[in-house]
Amino acid sequence: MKDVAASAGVALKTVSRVVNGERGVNAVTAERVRSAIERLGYRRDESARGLRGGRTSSVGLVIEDVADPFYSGVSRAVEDVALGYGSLLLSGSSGEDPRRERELVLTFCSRRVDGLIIVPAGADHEYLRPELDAGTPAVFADRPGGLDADTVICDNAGGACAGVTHLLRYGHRRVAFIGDSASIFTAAERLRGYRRALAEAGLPADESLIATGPPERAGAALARMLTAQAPPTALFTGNGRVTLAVLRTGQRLPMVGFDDFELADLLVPGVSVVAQDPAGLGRTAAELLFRRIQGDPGPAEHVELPTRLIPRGSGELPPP
Amino acid sequence: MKDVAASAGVALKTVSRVVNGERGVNAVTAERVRSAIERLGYRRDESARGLRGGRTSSVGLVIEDVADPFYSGVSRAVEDVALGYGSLLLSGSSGEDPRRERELVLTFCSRRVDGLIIVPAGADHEYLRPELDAGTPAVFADRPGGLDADTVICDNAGGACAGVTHLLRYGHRRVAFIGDSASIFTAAERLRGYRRALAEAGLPADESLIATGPPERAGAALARMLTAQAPPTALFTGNGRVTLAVLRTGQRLPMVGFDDFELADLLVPGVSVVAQDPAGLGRTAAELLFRRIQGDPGPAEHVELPTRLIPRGSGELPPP
DNA sequence: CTGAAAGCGCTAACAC
DNA sequence: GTGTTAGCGCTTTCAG
Repeated sequence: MKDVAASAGVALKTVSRVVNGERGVNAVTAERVRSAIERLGYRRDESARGLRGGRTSSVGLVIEDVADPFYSGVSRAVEDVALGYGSLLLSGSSGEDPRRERELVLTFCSRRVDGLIIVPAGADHEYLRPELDAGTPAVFADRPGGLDADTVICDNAGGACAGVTHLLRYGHRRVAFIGDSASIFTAAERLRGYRRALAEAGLPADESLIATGPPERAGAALARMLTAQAPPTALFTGNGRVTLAVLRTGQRLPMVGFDDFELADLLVPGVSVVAQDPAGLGRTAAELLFRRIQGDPGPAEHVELPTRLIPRGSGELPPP
Repeated sequence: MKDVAASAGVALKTVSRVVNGERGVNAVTAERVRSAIERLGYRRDESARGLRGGRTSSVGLVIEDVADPFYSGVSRAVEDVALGYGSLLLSGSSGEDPRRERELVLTFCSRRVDGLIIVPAGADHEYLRPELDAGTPAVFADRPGGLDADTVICDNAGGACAGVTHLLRYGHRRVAFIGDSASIFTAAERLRGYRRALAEAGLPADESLIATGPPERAGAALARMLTAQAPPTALFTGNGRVTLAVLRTGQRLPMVGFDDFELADLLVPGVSVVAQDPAGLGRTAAELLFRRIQGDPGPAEHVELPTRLIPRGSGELPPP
């Protein structure tokens, strides 16, 4: 910038004015500055600007894994919203590891992001207190965090309840539930929805038909249930990875899965699902964040997004 | 930092030393500083540090779309490598728009990233010249850029050739090619591979069996070919989105697709593919970039990654 | 072992 | 319309 000023024969401030499109610069002078900028390949340093101005025009996003289609959908939506607000997105994958989540968030904070969107891997977010107090807003997405901040989650229990009720409507009385580890918020909520559906139908919950744990073990859990003396006639799976694991066993039980996935419609039969809206989740969280960044005070908001049941065949089969 | 120094009764430099783990600080003093840091919730400002130090410990990645599984795989791999080098990843989606690509790259440059990985949407990268000359290394990934910089691409032609040859081996003589718009580098390369396979087998290339264009039109193209007087007996699809579009038509022609995809093994028959390795692409590009960042001079490197044919049933069917 | 001063690139607040 | 000065938070340099 100094070089540009020297080359154009003006003061630094004038270059600054031209770069920022401020008015009050003689057209001829401005042109001289612009040509110097062009000639020298000058580009404004955003970090220096942020240092002075207080705003970095960037937001941080912590998800579980970019390579997971659900989160990459979230990511894309956040990116689009950020773009609209002239902000850059820093993002990172926690891999469901609370330590890594914390590390990422703190890294973003060191970068002085204007705000944070976090899909919590851990339950404790006290480490965020200083930043929140310092005025950096944070939004928890997909799961609630350990702090009373803005939160956007899906109607996990309601969605699961609707999915299971759908199966019951076709005459099933023994519906199994295979879900992710119960320590994960969404998994626990979905299990709660399953129990509610049974209760509403006046059916007892048979614990031998409930399995929770890492998706890789879902296939084995299903096999165990099917060889027991009173096997299930239908299945509800608690997330996309569990659904895939079950499908890979080759067992084709009447079923509804939580989470939609590419090609669900091309399998035979098509896989009925309770679909979430990853883009909607990301967009909602991002819009909320930018409202906060722009100074919206008010108490923490808690948004719950609806799910949608998509019948494709596998969930519309009666018991044998 | 000033506050910490005041609170601990030391000078700024001492705080700086403690924060950076520099040796030569009295243990007692250091402890006093650390407790002040804790008490005040102090966190070093990375942008200020970068301003002074010259390095920002961040790299930029421009892909086409994070929500595309291929690119999210690339993204994840780059993120992991960056993490290993203590660097943060800034990433953005160009949506195949050269203007947007340029804008993203320039934004990253204003952020003074230490290096760039770019999946080129456009063909002209002269706008990068100033940065390259200023010493910011760039690596082109998946497609060559308009500049002689480091490049990591897949063996598109070789992979397509292998896939088509595979079909020919089962007795097909009329193999169709449906691919993405020929203006896209990878699409053109794969078409070249298709032609090479036919040539090597001594077969003429029937232009009525070749269709290129946006994936949404792939289904219609196939329908047209199949109702013509001399329809193809097998099909080679030029990328994952085309493969999906074709599968959705319900037509089940013997086929091999470029790009692997989730559930390809669960369709009936399983879809044979020529698989690329997105993680390998990202990892290779990132490793190369960090070598450059660490000062490796030497001429631009051009790496070509192999593809892998995965037979699953659809490509091992003879003509009717 | 510790500290004071200068300056990274930029802009806000005032001159002129 | 244009220029000067100070300072954002940090590290580097040099002096105690």
